[in-house]
Amino acid sequence: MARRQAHKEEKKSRIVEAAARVFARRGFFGTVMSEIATEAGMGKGTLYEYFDSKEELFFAVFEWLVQKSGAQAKVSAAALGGSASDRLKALSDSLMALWVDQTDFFSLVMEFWSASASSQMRERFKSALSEAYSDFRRIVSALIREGMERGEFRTDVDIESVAAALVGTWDALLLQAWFDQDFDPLTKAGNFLNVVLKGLAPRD
Amino acid sequence: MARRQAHKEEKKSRIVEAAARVFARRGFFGTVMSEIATEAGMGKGTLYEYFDSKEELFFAVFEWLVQKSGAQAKVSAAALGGSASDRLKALSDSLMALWVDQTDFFSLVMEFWSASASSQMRERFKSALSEAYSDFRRIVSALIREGMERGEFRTDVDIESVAAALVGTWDALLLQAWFDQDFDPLTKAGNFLNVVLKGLAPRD
Amino acid sequence: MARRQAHKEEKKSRIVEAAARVFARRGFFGTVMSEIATEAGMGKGTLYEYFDSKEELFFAVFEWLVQKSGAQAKVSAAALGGSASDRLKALSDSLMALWVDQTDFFSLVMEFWSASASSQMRERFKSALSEAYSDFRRIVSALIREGMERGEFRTDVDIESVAAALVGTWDALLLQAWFDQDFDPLTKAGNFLNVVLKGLAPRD
Amino acid sequence: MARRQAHKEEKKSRIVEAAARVFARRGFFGTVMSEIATEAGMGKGTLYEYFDSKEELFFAVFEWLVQKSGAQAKVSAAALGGSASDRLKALSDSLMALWVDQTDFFSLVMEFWSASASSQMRERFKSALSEAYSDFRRIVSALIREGMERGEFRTDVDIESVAAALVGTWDALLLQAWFDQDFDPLTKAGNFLNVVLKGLAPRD
DNA sequence: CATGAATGAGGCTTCATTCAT
DNA sequence: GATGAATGAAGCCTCATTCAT
Repeated sequence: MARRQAHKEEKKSRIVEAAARVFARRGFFGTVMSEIATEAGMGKGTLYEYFDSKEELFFAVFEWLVQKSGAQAKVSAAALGGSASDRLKALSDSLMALWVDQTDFFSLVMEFWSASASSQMRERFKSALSEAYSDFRRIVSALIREGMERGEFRTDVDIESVAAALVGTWDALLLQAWFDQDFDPLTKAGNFLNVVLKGLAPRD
Repeated sequence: MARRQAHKEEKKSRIVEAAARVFARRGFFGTVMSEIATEAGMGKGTLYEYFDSKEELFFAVFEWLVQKSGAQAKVSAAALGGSASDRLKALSDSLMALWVDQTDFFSLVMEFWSASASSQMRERFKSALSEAYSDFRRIVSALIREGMERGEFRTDVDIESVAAALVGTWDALLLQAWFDQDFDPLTKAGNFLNVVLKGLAPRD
Repeated sequence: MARRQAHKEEKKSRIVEAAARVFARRGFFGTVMSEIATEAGMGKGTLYEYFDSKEELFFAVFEWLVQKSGAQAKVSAAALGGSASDRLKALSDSLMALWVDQTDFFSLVMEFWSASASSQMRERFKSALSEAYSDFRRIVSALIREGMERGEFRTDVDIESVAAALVGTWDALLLQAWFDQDFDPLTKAGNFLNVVLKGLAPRD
Repeated sequence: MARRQAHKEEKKSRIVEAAARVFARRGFFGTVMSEIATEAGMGKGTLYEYFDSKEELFFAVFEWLVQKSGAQAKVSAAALGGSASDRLKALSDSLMALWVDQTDFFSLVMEFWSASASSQMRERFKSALSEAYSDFRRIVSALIREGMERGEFRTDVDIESVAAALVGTWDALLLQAWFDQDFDPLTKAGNFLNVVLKGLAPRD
C-alpha cells in the first residue's frame, strides 16, 4: 500500500510537470486538458483521476513552482558563512540564475499573477501569492537585519521596505527580460544590488 | 465630416473605457462582450462597428493605459527644476500615487503581462510591452544620467541597470500591494529610493 | 415591444413543443440538446437563449403538458348539465380519448414520474406532480360530492379515496395500454366506471 | 462444482440487491457503477464478472423485483378459503402493505416504467412489463371469475376491465403516495375496493 | 448607424467498460 | 477470481461573431 501510494504520488508529479510545461506555453485559458494529457503521455480521463478540475491542476502547478523556487531561496539564504552582503549577492545570483535557466516557466508566474486578478480563482491565488511573497520578504528581511546587527548595514533604514523592494526587483527584472530577449537580468541585478548595498553601508 | 470623425473617436473612447473597467474586474477571458456593451451603454453589435474583435479591443485598452500612464511619467519626469534626486523622488511619488488611486486598474497590468505570455496575442503584447518598458527606462535613465552629469551621482554605476531596477521596483511594489491589502507601496518606495539614492551618492 | 414579447413567447412554445416530441421518444437522458434544436429547426445555441439548461427545458415541457391536460380536465368536468354520473363518464371518456390520441406523449408522463424519483430534479418534480395530482383529485372529488348532495350517490363512502382511485385508474389504464398495444383503455375505463358508479349508487 | 455454482449465484444476488438499493435512490442514469460496487462491498471490475453491462444489471434488478412481488401476489391470492371478496381484500391489503413497507423501492418501479419509454432498453422492458401486468391481471381476473361463478358477483361486467382497473388502482395509489407523504394508500385502497365490491354485488 | 437574436465551434468533465496485475 | 487504474467517447453549455432588420 505504501507502494501504491508512492506510485500515485509519482504519477501526480508527472502530471503536474507536464501541465506546467503546457500552461507555460499556452497560458491557463489557452491550455486544453487534452494537450496536458498528451504531454503527460496518458489519456485525458486519467488527469481527472488525480485532479478534480483544470483549476485544481493549475493550482497544483502553482504550489509545485512555489515550493520549488522557495526551496531554492531558502537554501541560498541559509548558505553558511559570509557577510550579509555576500549572502544577499549569493541569493540574488542564484535566484536569477535559476529563473534565467528556465525562462519558459516565467510565463507561469505571469499566469499566476493574472489568476489572482481575474475573478474565478482570484481569492485562492491572491492569498497564496500573498503568503509566498510574505515568506520571501521574510527571508530577505532576516538577512538585512542580520547585516544591521553585525554592523554591516546602517540601522536607520526600514528593513521591510528594502526587503520588499529587493524581492520586487528580482521579479521585475525577470519580467523585463521576458519582454526583451536582449535584456540581461542577472548582470543588472548584480549591478543594482551593489548600489543598494552601498546605500545600506554605514557612513564611515 | 470632421464632426463625424470626432463623434466616432469619442464613441471609441467610451467603449475603451468601459472595456477597461470590465477587463479589470473580470480579466480578459472572464470578460464577455455583452458586459462591455452594457457597461458602455450600447448594444453588443455596436462594439464590432468600432473594433474588429475582442482582442483588438483589449489591445486598444492596453494602448490607452500605456498612453495614460506614460504621459503621467513624462510629465513628472519633466517637472522643471530640482535636483535629479528630487525629480526621481517626485517621479516615484507621483507614479505610485497614480496607481494607488486606481488599484482596480492594476489588475489590467497583470492581464497584459499574462497576455504577453499566453500564445494567441503573445507577440503583439510582448513587443508593445517591451517598447513601453524601454521608453520608461529611458526616462529614468535620462534622469540618472543628468544626475551624474551634475555631479549628484557617482559615475561608476551602470545607468541601465539602475533604471531598469527602479522601474521594476515600482511595478513590483504595486504588485505586492495587490496581493496584500495592508502593504503600503508608496511609503516603501520612498524609503527604498532613499537607500538607492544614498548608494548613488558620490563618495565624499 | 409587445410585438417582440409575443414573438419571444411564440418561439419558446415552438421549442417546448419540439422538446416534448424529442423527450417523448428518447427520454430525458436519451435526449441530446442538438436533436431538440434540429427538431425545432434552429441552432443548438438558440435553445439556451430561451432556457437556461436541459433540465429547465424539461420542466417547461412538464408544465406545458400539465397545463394542457389540466385544462382539458377542467373543461370536461365543468361541462354543464347532466347528472354527476354522466359528468364523470364524460370526464373519463374525454381524458382517455385525449391521451389515446397522443399515446406518444404518455411516455413523457413516465419520464416525469421517473424524474420525481431520480435524485437530481427529484424535489422539483415531486412537488409539482404532487400539486398536479392534488388538483386533479379535487376536480373529481367535487363531482362526487355534488353527486352525493344531489342524492345520486350514497354518502357513506370516503370521497377522497374514490377520487384518488379514479384518477389513478385512468393513469394506470393508460400505462397498461402503453405496454400492450392491444389493450383498450377507453373501453376498460368505461366498463370499470360503470361498476364504480353502481357501487356508489344509493341502496334502494 | 455445484458448490461453485451456488457461490456464484449467491454473489449475483448480493450484487442485484445492492444495485436495487442504489438504482432506487439515484435512478438508472444517476447511478454510477462504482457506487453499486461499494454498496455490494466489492470492486467495480467484479460487477462485470457477473453482469455484462449496467443495463443487464438493471434488468436483473427488474426481474428480481417482479419475481419478488409477483410471488407475494400469488401467495395472497392463493390464500385458501374465504369469499372472493375477502380474498380480493386480502390481496389488496397485502400488496399495499408490502409496498408501503418498502416505499424506497417504489422509485424502482418508476424507473422501470421510464425505461420502457426511453429508447435504448425500451422493447425489452416494454415486453417484460407487459408480461408482468398481464400475469397480474390474470390473477385478479381469476378471483373475479371465481366470485362470479360462486354467485358473489354479478355476471354482466367485463372481468378484464375490472381486473385491469384494480391492478392499476393499486399502482396508482402507490404512485400518488410517492408524491405526497400524507397520502395513505392502504386505507384509500380499502375504501375504494369496498365501493367496487358493492358495484360488483348482484342486485338482490 | 445600431441592435440583439441566432449560431456552432470548442472545451471541460463524466463514467461505462476494459484489462493488466 | 478480483481489482481499480486507465481510457476516450460523448454531451452540456458558453460566447465571440455575424447579419437581418
